[in-house]
Amino acid sequence: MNQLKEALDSLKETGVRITPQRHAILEYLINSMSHPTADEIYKALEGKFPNMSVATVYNNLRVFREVGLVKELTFGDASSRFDFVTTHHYHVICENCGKIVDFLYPGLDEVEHLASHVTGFKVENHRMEIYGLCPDCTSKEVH
Amino acid sequence: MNQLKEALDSLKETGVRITPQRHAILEYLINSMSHPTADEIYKALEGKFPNMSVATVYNNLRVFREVGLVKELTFGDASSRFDFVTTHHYHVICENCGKIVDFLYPGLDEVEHLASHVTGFKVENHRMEIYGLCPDCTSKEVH
DNA sequence: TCTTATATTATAATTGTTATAATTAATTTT
DNA sequence: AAAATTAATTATAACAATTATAATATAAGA
Repeated sequence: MNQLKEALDSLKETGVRITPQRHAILEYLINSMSHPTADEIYKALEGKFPNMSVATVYNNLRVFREVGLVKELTFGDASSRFDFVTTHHYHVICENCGKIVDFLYPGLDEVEHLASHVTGFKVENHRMEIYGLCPDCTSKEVH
Repeated sequence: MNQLKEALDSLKETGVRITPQRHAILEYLINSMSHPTADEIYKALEGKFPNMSVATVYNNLRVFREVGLVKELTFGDASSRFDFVTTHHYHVICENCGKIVDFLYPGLDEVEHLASHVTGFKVENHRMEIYGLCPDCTSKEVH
């Protein structure tokens, strides 16, 4: 149940070197509940690594993505967000304040199957986002 | 059944001026089956409008989005794609060649309801993309 | 510890998109 | 229909996110 240790092990297995920066980025991703952007990670680790380059954050997020530890989320807005991969879940996003809430739901297997059948694709996975107003913004809503 | 005429009418209704550029962009979007990027539209209309600025394309795509005629799609890759709004459908995307195929499926209402119930959001809509390999790429696949 | 391959840094380049200001064109008012 | 008004277009610059480059530093294995 130690996610960080497991993640580091899986890096080792794939021959990816474990550097202090990588350790810190992974740790931050695991402890963060907020789907951070690359820049947020960069700023959050500024204190610990005053010399770290933003390229390092991007490079390592790409490495983690390739290894399957991290998922890159692109919503409508400017920059990508990154999510440490745990169990399968979807995202519910507030269109007003941008808050992102995880939403567990058994995978939509039947949709994948139908899509495969109709289009002839060999379907691998899917993503879904649900948009609306969060409770805070709903109550403040102007009519 | 004339989509272009209907679209132009709905622009008129909302007080949006119909310019030759807007006409051409809309026409291109309707006839294009390819979910083009802003730049693709720009290049496609270069012959007809040698002086058109790329800003015009972006501006008008935003206008069309605000009026509800067009949907902006952001996938993992660099630039947004734009889709003329017709009936509700999802997209099946080839991870190898990038091909995008429309996939009709009755909206996942029950997922929206459950998400709303669990998170307390006032849910408005959702999006879903299905990823895999298209038939062409499946047959060429290397093992 | 030495070696070698890889990671990091600092910086520049690139790309998609948006902002600005001047010009042009569409609509409204006279 | 002409003048006035409003909005759209253009050309350009600015911006922000991301990626490429080259030099330096560091992790892991011999």
